Order: sequence, then C-alpha cells, then structure tokens
Amino acid sequence: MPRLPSSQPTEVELQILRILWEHGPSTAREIHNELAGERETNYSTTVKMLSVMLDKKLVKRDETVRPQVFRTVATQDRTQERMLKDLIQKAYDGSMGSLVMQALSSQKSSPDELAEIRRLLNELEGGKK
Amino acid sequence: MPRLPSSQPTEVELQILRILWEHGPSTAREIHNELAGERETNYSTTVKMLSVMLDKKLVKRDETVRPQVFRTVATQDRTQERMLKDLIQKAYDGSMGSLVMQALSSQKSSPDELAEIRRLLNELEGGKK
DNA sequence: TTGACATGGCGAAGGATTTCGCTAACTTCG
DNA sequence: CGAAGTTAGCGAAATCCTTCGCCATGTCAA
Repeated sequence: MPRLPSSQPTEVELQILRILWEHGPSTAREIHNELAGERETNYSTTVKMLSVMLDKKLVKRDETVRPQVFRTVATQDRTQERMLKDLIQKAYDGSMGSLVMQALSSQKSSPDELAEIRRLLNELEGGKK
Repeated sequence: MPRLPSSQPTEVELQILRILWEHGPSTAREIHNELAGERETNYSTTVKMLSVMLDKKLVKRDETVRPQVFRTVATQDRTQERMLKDLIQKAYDGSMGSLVMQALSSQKSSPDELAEIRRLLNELEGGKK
C-alpha cells in the first residue's frame, strides 16, 4: 500500500527553503538559528531535515568548505509556481480565474496592491490585443 | 515528538469533498464509484476514508436512512479559502498580492477571466473610495 | 597534543495518511 | 425462513514526516 511521494515541499522544508532564499547560502548552524526563531526545534532535527532535503534534491551542499554550506536548488518563483499550480488543481478544478477571484474578494488588500494588479492586468490585456 | 494536526484536508479527503460538492449528498457506494474514476482504490478504503473524515468532522452522516448518506460540513468556498490562506502564509510570506501577481503572470487565462477580474477590481477600488 | 566544543550522520520513535482483509450486520428475494 | 449480495466497521500494515539521542569526526585554543 504505497503512497505516492507528494512532490511538494512539506511545512518544515518550506520554512528552511524560505530561510535560504532570504539569507542566501548558509551553514546548518545559521539555518538552525533562524529556524529556532519560528519553531522550537533541536539542532539535530535541523540537520536531519537538511539531509532529507538533500535526498529529495531540494537543496545541495558544498562539502569542500567547513562547515558545509547549503543552497537551494530551485528558485523561489519556481517553487511557488509549482505549489500554486498544485493548489489550483487540487482545490479549484484547475481554474486559475476562480482562485484569483476568491483571493481578491476574501483577503483585504492594500490600494497599492490593487493598483499593481491593475497595472499587470492592463499589460496582459494589452499584449493580447 | 508529536506533529500538530494539519487542519488542512489531505489529498484523498479533498477528492471526496469535491465529489460531494459536485454531486450533493451521496452514499458510500456512490462516492466510491466516482472516486474510482480518479484513482484505483478499494470500496473498503473509501469507507475507511469516510470514517476518518467523520472523526475529523469534515463530513457528517445521516444514519436514519439505509444506505447512509454523507454530506460535507463546510462549503467549498470556506474550504478553498482556508487552503488559500494557508498557502499564502506558507509560501508567499502572507502577501496575497504577490500570489495574485504570480497566478496572473504564470498561468495563461482567457480574456473572459481577465475581464471578470477587472470588474471585481473596479468594485473593490470603488468601494474603498 | 589534547581536552572541549561544534558539526554531521544514523537510526529509531511516534504521529499521520492511506491501504486493505476480515467480519458483522443488514437487505432482498426465492 | 434462509441464501446471496451489500454495506459498514475494526484493526493491522506500510509509508511519510518530524522529532531526537547518540556517536564519530572535525576544529581550535592552551
């Protein structure tokens, strides 16, 4: 009764990825110090998570330096895009439109954000013309 | 070393919820027939999933009729909203705007959809004025 | 060099998810 | 009434995710 591997990063994996995206390549200790701010977790656990993520090829490791330095394999954009697509498939019948509609109407957003979205919208419609 | 309960429906749970949203209240057999179209799964497994979902209060069950009829507890909108919020938190730093931007620019959407989004945008900005 | 401390790896524990076999209870129909 | 088929429930098994303890190895100052 195997489950198929999820392909999406898990909660903690994502937290670590975000730390790496924000701070750039980091040692296990640096990652752990950041992570400890968000959740109570042991250094040992952080190291283990990194090793799991190595196996999954979510991060790679420079072993020529000591201590070793970790960096992400995929960019933040690509990862977000994959997760977004996954959600759209799983929960929105594949309809990006209805997701955007719901996002806009259910969360309140600043005028700045709205303006920027409008700008993008103009661009998209203009391009199609 | 407990993990905190995820609060988000899992993959299969969501598939079942979608069947119920689409078809309305259904018996285990009906749900299973639909589910079997999307994944290879045993009737036994479907029934078990339903019982797990009962425990989690994702669905409720009318036991006065035979066979029993299942229906969802939360609406599709509410569930989608929760999942969307979760993704925004986990992957987009809580910024709804950047999610929408990415959704719009990375997936292609029909002019109809764009128009509808624009309409909603007008409404939102108008209301704020 | 060597003791003290940091780093990294392994494997086990324990909850969550998903699977299914087996069995009991219920329906239906001759 | 029974026989045959359906429906429902339980519990075990397998995998994944997350946690951590323990140990080997590496680093560095006295």
